Amino acid sequence: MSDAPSIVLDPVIHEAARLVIVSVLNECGAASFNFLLGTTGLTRGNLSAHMLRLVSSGYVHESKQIVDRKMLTEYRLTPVGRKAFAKYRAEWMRLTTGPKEQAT
Amino acid sequence: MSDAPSIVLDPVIHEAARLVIVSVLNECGAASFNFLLGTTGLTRGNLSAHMLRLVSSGYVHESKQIVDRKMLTEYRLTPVGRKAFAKYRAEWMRLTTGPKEQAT
DNA sequence: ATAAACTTGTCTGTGATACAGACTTGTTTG
DNA sequence: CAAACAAGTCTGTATCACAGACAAGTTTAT
Repeated sequence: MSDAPSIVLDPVIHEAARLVIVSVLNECGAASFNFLLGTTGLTRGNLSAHMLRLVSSGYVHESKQIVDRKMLTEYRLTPVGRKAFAKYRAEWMRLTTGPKEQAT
Repeated sequence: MSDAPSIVLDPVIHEAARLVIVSVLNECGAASFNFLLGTTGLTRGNLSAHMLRLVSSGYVHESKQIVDRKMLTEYRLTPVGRKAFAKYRAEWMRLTTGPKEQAT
């Protein structure tokens, strides 16, 4: 007696590149576009697209400022994003280290 | 001083459906095609394709037998697969709970 | 002022691939 | 022989990650 769809990992977070990004934001609090460029190794266009997806999913907040007379785009997790990441991690753990039932 | 590609999660294992499959095999030792059908919720064709990929990646061993006068295809992780899964988990952990360096 | 550099972003094309569902083959059972 | 079950194969579709070209705004150098 049991069967869940089982595949419930938030695709927005699960994708490898975004998983890196979200993890960094979760640890560092905030990170700039250029910093993320380095940590991910993505191209600019590509990173931009990933950030757009995270922002429009409501997981990340974007702030544009001028620092040192230069444009600076900074990102940080929203409360929703933080919660989603926590849920994703919990689901991942449950999945990869679930109870050992007998398979047929 | 530091920058690794950062995105090093084995794509064969990271994909959500296959992550479920590999996790199940890791816990249960062996599982049949029909059992995996239920736990994943995939269609037969789809599951077949995923299993093919896991088998041809050398992560899963496939055995076809006749049980109760019916065809039975069983899968289990190979030593290579088990090792790859362990590595994947280690990488995932490192990634999602890495050291808190200062971001720019 | 014009050019060069920096930061970010948009757009396009391409390749990979996950997925549903139809059809196929082989075996067993009524 | 027909119906049912197991396991695939095949096709078409949609998504999506990615590289790289180009655009736009700001700042610094000449």
